[in-house]
Amino acid sequence: MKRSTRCDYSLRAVLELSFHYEKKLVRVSDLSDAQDIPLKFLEQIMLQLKKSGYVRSKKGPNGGYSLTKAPGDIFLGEIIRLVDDRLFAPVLSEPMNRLTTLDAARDNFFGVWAEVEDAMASVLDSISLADIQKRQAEVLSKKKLNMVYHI
Amino acid sequence: MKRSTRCDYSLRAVLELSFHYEKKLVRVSDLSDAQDIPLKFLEQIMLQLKKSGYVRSKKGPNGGYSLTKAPGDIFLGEIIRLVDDRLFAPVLSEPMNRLTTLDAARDNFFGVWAEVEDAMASVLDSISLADIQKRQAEVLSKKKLNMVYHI
DNA sequence: ATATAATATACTAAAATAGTATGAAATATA
DNA sequence: TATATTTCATACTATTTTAGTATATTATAT
Repeated sequence: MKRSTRCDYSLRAVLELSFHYEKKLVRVSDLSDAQDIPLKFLEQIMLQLKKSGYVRSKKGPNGGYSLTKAPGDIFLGEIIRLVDDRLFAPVLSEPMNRLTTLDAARDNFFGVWAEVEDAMASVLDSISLADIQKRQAEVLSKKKLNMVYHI
Repeated sequence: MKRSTRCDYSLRAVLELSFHYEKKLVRVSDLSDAQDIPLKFLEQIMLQLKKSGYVRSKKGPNGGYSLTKAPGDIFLGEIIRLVDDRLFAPVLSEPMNRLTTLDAARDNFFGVWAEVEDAMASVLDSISLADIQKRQAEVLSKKKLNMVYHI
């Protein structure tokens, strides 16, 4: 059970955008540089983010992307579901239809997977981009502290 | 984030073995039939399970596999970690060495992934094979009830 | 007009995963 | 002791998924 690089890239791109929230638009090439993400791959991701309304865009010179919501209102779970479809999916993505519910009896682990997904959701749906920013700030201040001790 | 079929197969194989705990050995071919798992694929999985001590085996006629521990003492998380390495791994599996911890500051999401893995662990390390058996029994009894109502 | 930057789509490459094939080693039983 | 049965070991192939690239179009600021 691995997360995809696409998932990592998406989150990092959106986080990078959040650093520039309420400022001017950010070019894909800048996001790509800042977060070390292959440009053309990121372009595709940005289109997907736009299609589902997380970012807006402007073409041409001084164009770029920006978030449509405040960093405090975008949660990691949303982005991951957008990009990866589910937080925790079965191998061949069975839609949650009647047939699979009937088959659930045969699948002895059916309920377990749901519990796992819920557990993941309880983490990922409670952490916003703003929270990540805060955490990052804390890590950095701790680092400074360490440096003082090490002088 | 998908679970692998190998993970599903492993759990189902071990569960099937748990149904025969304290009885005679079970052949791989029987496990394969009962759980509808490709035989040669399952053989490989069984070897891995043996190597790490979850099952014992006997070759030749009347040979087969059996669990080394009681179903109540084998938890899903153990099996999954064995088969998939981690409950929730990064894309390119970085070992948890000093370098990655230093890089953690750069990776703004580092802590998040750890939290997610913990959340998954709290589910998967608390459910044993015996628990799955119990759940299964409950599902079946509910089904019977439904059938009565439907007459 | 021109340069810039997003949009769209199709393609290729690489990696991971799933599954198969072949044969050797051990052992029960006749 | 011969035979059938079963695990053990390893190497291989095929499939699918994921990652990444290429090319060309559309919109817009200057």
